[in-house]
Amino acid sequence: MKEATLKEIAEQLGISITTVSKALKGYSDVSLKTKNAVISLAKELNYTPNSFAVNLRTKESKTIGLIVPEIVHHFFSNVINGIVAEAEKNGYLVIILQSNESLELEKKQVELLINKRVDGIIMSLSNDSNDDCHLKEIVERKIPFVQFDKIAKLIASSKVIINDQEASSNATQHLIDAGFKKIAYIRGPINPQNSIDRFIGFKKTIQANGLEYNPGLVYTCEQVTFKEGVDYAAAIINDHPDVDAIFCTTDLVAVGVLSYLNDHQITVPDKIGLMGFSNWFMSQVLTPKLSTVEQPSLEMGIIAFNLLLEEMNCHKDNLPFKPRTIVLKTEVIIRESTIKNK
Amino acid sequence: MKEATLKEIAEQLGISITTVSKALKGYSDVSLKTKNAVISLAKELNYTPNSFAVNLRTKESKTIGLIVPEIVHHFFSNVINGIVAEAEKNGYLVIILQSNESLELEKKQVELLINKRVDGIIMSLSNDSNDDCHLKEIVERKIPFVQFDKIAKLIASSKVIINDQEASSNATQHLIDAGFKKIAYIRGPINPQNSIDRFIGFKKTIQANGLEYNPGLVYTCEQVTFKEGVDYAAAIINDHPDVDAIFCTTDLVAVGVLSYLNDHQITVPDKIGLMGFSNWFMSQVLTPKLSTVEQPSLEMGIIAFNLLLEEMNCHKDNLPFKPRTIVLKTEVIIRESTIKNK
DNA sequence: CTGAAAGCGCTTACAG
DNA sequence: CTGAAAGCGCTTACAG
Repeated sequence: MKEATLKEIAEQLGISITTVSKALKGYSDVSLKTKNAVISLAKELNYTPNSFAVNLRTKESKTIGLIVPEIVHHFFSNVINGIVAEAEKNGYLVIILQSNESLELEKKQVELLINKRVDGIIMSLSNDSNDDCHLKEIVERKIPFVQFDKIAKLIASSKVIINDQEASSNATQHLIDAGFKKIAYIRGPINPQNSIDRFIGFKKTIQANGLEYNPGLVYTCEQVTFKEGVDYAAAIINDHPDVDAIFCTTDLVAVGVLSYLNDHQITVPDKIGLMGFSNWFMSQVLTPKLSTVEQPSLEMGIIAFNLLLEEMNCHKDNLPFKPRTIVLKTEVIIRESTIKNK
Repeated sequence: MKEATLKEIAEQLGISITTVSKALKGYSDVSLKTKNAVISLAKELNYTPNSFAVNLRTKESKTIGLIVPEIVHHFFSNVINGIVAEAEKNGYLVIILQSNESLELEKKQVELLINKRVDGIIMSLSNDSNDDCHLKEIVERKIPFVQFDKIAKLIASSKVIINDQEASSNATQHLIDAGFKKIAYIRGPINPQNSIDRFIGFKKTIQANGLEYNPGLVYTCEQVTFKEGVDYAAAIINDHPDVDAIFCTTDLVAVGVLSYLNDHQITVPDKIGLMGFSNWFMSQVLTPKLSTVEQPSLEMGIIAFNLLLEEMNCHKDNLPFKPRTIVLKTEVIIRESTIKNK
């Protein structure tokens, strides 16, 4: 079956391509008779406009690019879900790329998306990203651009984030209020802004409560994996037998810690309290159930797309657009792992 | 910054567009001198070919479409990961759509992808899909097409699946060998082929072992959610207090069951054995650890893309392509939830 | 080794 | 109300 074109319809109907195009696009200056004839033949021939030609003419592809560090990840997969659904509602398709937490891949992927001429880009930086010339290029090329979660502060784009410092501080305060005194912290990697902020929130709150801040109780993840949680739990138990709680930069790591503690009959929370961050689905089904911080993810995706949409619309009409930063609410979720039984 | 074009380069160098194009594409019939001049000016102007124009000329977009029922899903997110990574390696980008287990949405999305003129489509059907005219349309339009996991058997496309019947049978046999006698089964929805096959594997194996097959012990999920697991666990405990094991069509449901049993102090596996399917990440960190069936997901994505690639290459060269079905290996993973302590 | 020309399939400003 | 024409930016068969 050959693809129908405007030309074919025009020839069969003995009218011009122009008129066919107008009829199909609902222009008012076409007689009803012509219009109906065109529409019915188009349907019969199973006509669908050639999007390649439309893209070339209109200079837009109704496609956006999305780069995330990881796809198999409770938080990111929810954001993806939000973006993809919201985009579809608004007539946009989404190309997904995974940077695998590698700056090098991330840069290549930005190039790919620029070359693809997507109408806009949404991204969350890899843990590796300590350089932003690829982000600057997006901005310089005036491609609509939204960052979320792991962002480069200094890049002039819209952003959707949470207040990581405050969220982490609230969680730490909860631990202290629950009676924990010697709290170890497993932090995220050195680069990401949110990992830095969560650490600051922890440290400040420890100090604000008059507890001793001991850098030796801070462990730094490089990969932010389950396994690192397991390994650091072993290290903490070994190095600091008197630690009475562990706060992790994200649930996946906390789950690793819990797994180690459970396997070694170290009771949570009575011997050691445990706090995660991000409220991954599995947190609520562990034994004991994991206290954590709820971080909106689906919502973050929806908002990120809508910010991008605004900017794409301005871009199309050559209107100026002022990037905005939206900070979403978080909430400490108190479950069994931080409430002592005795 | 205006986008550079071939025309611009040609004008600045005082040569023809044709030659510029050839130089940039490494054709051999261009003098080295011209070639170098073109390449260096192209670099200087930050030239990247306009993909819209290239698409229109070459009639391919180096983009494929992927439709999955759910993105936030351990199995599917792993498949997505495999497809996206493998596609990128081979110079293809992936547009992702989520059918939300709705046939109606799925049909719309197939239309979207066809109109977008993607070079190929990979999909796993929604639970709702009991109609395949949209799939037939893909085949009729000769768009390269691969189905995975939840497939329409009768559609002539390549497929990547597991042997669900056998896998389910092996898991059931393990339960029986482990000493469980009255086994309830929480099955998947009516439509999906894999949900039917898993059920058949269960039923056949119960009968083959001389146990009584009792349809009253079979519960059918509609949504395949955590909550259904919780609710059916309650129903089973209430309706059949003598059930000594529960086998679930997928881990998420088993986790719901476990959550209910744990909350009600019903010991797993001593009072009730529990078996999942699919080996979601969290299965290994639950208490007790969940026995399940390992189902390759990343690998499934990689293979699905490569099948599609083969077909796309044949399609481009107008060669015939014969769809293939690839069946991947599964393995019963025995953990704590099916090994009695006494 | 180089280039003029056709054409991919559409949209739109303009003329009648 | 209709249509001829230009043009989006590229690729490629063909001529020289």
